[in-house]
Amino acid sequence: MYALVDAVAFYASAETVFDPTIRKRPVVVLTNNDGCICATSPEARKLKIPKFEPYFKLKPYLEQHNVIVRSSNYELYADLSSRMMNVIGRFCDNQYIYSIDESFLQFTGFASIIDDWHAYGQQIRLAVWRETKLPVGVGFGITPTLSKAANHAAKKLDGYNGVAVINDGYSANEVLAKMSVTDVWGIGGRLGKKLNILGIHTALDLKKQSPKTMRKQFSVVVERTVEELNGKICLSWDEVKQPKQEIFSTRSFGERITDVNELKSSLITHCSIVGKKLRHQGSMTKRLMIFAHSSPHEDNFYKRNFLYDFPVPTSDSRIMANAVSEVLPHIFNEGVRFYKAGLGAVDLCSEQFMQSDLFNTTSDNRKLMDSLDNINKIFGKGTLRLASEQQSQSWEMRRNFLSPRYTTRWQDIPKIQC
DNA sequence: TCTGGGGTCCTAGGACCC
DNA sequence: TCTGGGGTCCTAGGACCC
Repeated sequence: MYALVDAVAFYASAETVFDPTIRKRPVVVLTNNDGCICATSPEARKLKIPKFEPYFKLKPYLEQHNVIVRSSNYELYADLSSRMMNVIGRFCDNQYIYSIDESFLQFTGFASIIDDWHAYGQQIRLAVWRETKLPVGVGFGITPTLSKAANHAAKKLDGYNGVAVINDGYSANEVLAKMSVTDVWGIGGRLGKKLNILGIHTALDLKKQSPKTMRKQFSVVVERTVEELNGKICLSWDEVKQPKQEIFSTRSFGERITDVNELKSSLITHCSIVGKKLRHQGSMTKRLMIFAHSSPHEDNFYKRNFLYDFPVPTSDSRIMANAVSEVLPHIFNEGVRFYKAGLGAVDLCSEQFMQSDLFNTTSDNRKLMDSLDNINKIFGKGTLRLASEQQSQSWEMRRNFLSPRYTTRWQDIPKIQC
C-alpha cells in the first residue's frame, strides 16, 4: 500500500500559519520576481483565479476582490515543510519526500496490516494540523499513481473529508469515474485534448484503455500510467525514488544584467546550488550546460548555450565554477540586457562507480566540499561560499510582498503580547 | 518604467559514421 | 513513377509537475 500526503495549497497555507487574520481570506502567492501566481488558497480558487498567469495582468482583478498577495517566502516554506515532513514520517518508516509539500509513504510487511486506512489517514491529518497548522490531504492506493488519484479525491471531491482509500478495483473505479482524465498524474492539458478526441474523458475511461495501444499512440509514460491505474506497479518504490538524471539551477534576474562580472557571479552561484544537489544524491556530472539569454518577450532575442565536458566527472562546485569562467566569453555579449541565466548538470553518473583518470592531477577534494556542506547545514545557507559567488544585491529577485521569515530569522520571530 | 517561474524527463529529427 | 541501411549521438522542443 502506498500513501501520498500533501498540503492543501501549501504556499498559501504556509502564509496563514503565523497570520491567522488571513486564514479565511483569498490568498495568492507569487513566483520569483513576483512574476506569476503560483499558489491560490481555496478562497482564491473560488474567485477563479488561474495559476501561472503573470501577476501584472491579474493585478486589477485581485485588487477588486481584496485578495491578499504574497511574494514567495522560501525560507518560511522550507522550514514549515521540514516540520510537516517530520510529523508525517512518524506514521511510516518508509517515507520519500517527493517535493516541498508532497511525501510518499510505502507500507510493507507488518506495516501494511492496518485495518482502517481511513482512520489512519485522519490520524495523520490531525497530527500535522496540531503540530504545524497546515491542512493536508491523504490518499492511499495500491500503486503510486492510484495514491495520487486518491489524494486528489481526498482534497477536491465531495464526501471524502481529506482522506481517500483505493485498495481494490472497485474503489478505484468509484474514484476514477469522478475524475477528469487530466487530473491523473502525468496527464496534462495537451495529452488531455488528444485523449478527449479519442473519447477518453474521465480517468476511468483511461484505465480501460489497452496499455500497448496507448504506448503506440502516445508514449511509454502513458502506457505506464494506464498500467498503474489498473493496479500494476510500474513506478516501483526504487523508481519513484530514483536519482535525478539532470539537475538544473536557473533564475531570472530582478533587474536586467549588462555587466559581465554580475553574470559570472550569478552563474557561479548556480554552480554551488547544483554542486550541493549533486553531492546530496551521490552523483557526479560529466557535462555542464551553461546558458544565458535576454527576455524572450523582447525583439532580438539573444540566447547562448554552451556545453562543457569535464575530463573526469565531478561534483565539486569549484571545478564547475572554473568551467563557467572559461565559457563566459562565449556567452556574454556587450549590450545585451540579460534576463535569465543558469546551468545544468546533464550527464550524471553515480559517484560510487566513477571512472577516474590515470593522468588527472586536479582531482577534486571531496572532503572540502563535504565540510562546506556540513558547515552550511549547521550555521545556515551561504555561511561558507565561493569567493566569486553573488556579491552584489542589485539583481536580487523582486519580492515586494514578502512576509516575515517567522521561523528562520531572529528579528522576525512572532511576538506575543500579554 | 514595465512587467511573463523553475525543474525534470522524453522524443522526434538531424548529423554523422561505417 | 521511382526507389536506397542501421546505429549513435546531439539538440531543440514538447510535455509534464508544482
